[in-house]
Amino acid sequence: MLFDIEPNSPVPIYEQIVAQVTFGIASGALEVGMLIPSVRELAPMVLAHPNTVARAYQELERSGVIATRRGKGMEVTAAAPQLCRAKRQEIVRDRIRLALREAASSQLSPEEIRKLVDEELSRVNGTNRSREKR
Amino acid sequence: MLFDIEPNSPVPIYEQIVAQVTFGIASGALEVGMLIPSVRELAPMVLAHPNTVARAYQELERSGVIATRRGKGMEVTAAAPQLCRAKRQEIVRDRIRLALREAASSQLSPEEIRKLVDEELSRVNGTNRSREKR
Amino acid sequence: MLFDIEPNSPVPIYEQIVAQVTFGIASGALEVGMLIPSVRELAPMVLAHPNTVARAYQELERSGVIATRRGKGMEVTAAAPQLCRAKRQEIVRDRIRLALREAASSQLSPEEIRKLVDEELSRVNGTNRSREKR
Amino acid sequence: MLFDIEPNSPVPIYEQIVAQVTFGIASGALEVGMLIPSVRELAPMVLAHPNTVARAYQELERSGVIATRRGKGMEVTAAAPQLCRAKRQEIVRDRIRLALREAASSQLSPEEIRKLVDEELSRVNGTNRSREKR
DNA sequence: GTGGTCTAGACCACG
DNA sequence: GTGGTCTAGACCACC
Repeated sequence: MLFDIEPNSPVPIYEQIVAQVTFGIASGALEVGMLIPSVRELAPMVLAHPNTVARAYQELERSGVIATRRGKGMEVTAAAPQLCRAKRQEIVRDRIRLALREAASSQLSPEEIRKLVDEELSRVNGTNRSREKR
Repeated sequence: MLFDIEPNSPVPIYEQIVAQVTFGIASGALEVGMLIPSVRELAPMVLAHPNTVARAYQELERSGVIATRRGKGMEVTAAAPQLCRAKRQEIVRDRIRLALREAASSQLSPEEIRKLVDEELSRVNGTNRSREKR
Repeated sequence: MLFDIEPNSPVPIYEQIVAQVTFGIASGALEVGMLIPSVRELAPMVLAHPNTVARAYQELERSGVIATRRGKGMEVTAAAPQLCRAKRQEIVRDRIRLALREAASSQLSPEEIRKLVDEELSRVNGTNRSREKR
Repeated sequence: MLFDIEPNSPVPIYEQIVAQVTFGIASGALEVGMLIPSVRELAPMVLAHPNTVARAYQELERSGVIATRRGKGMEVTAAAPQLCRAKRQEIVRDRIRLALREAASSQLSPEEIRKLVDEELSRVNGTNRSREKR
């Protein structure tokens, strides 16, 4: 399970962590009952402070997606996959919508926007493909 | 000239104002030599404090896009259109790229992402079209 | 009588005008009983707004250096030369003191400061000489 | 590291803070990688509001002299010493030049100006010496 | 009327 | 604890 964090995004890091865990559960990379990486394990992986990770986990726990197993760690709940699949769609769609609303407000023509979108879309797909090869 | 500000975006309001003015100059809605709305005029239009607007203007001045006419207001510089057209492309592209990178990291399939993008794209275009009809 | 105004100085323009008139009286360029340039005459000479000039004159009148001759203009008072010679010394000395205090706080060595001062001193003298030749 | 701020100067306090930090880096009092005083620490030291200090730091960050260490403070960048040594010279020279230009425009003779300068120069040097003795 | 500066204090994100 | 953002409102310089 990779965590793709964008430090220069205006989106707070703890929210990005929440999103990444949500994506992991939605995609099945993190399965029900599985222990997710501990705060101390994840912090260096995402180049963040342990407190920042802890805050993300706290939020995930509050929304019922993970639960504390005392002395063991945090575990993916049974209800998580369903919650996370819906949430994933919502997060991705919202972010895309905001970006496109801004693009529309820039007075670039629909054609230019479409061109930009296509360029970036093939770029991320390209990136994914090359990653899959490794 | 409309100012499209998203108060719930993680992007700071003053940066959104910077972007909107940049878009206005890039699109020609704000012309060289023209006085842009005063701090006190714009603040209620974007539902922000005059100081927040002033900070945005300060940043635009620093980048050479507008210049202070003492006692009169802020004027669009001759160099602004060129600077702003480049900057517009950069802002829009960056925002789209971030949204699509996140989408890619969500493990949604390229097809699903494309579908979401198309839905949102037609939605903003639709919004524009309906605006134009009014 | 020349008016040497520095628009990029942090010193307000109206204070610079006050200083320049003071200097003119101290040096004898503006004599007792002489009418000084009207607000409307001076404004374009110093590239300032008439109100700014008016404010400077108001301040000079308050300090007894010039007086209104109704229907004629502003006149240099009998008491002015003495007042202005003292004031000139004070203005010049204060400005030099502030600049040198800042230089001292920069941790440049006294030798370096002395060198900077000498360079600038010969520059302004050189400037004056070339002006005198015209 | 002392911060020498002149509240009655026409130079804005935040610019004076920028200058003082620049001087500190140029002189080596603030070293690369070192955390500079926090906004909340410096504010009472210079008798200014934390926001005024923050504005100065923001400007220093913009010019690449300091960088934010999230949650820790502001750090002197590797590029800073070179930038600041050049900037220091420029700041000091500009301020001296403006003071001497004004002196020249006062019609005081070069000899009188030189005398004033020497008096003030020995005064600040004297101040420094007496400080060093303490 | 304009923008520029400063003080003041709130809240947030992050460590 | 740190800096970043925002609101709020004062005063100033200039037009």
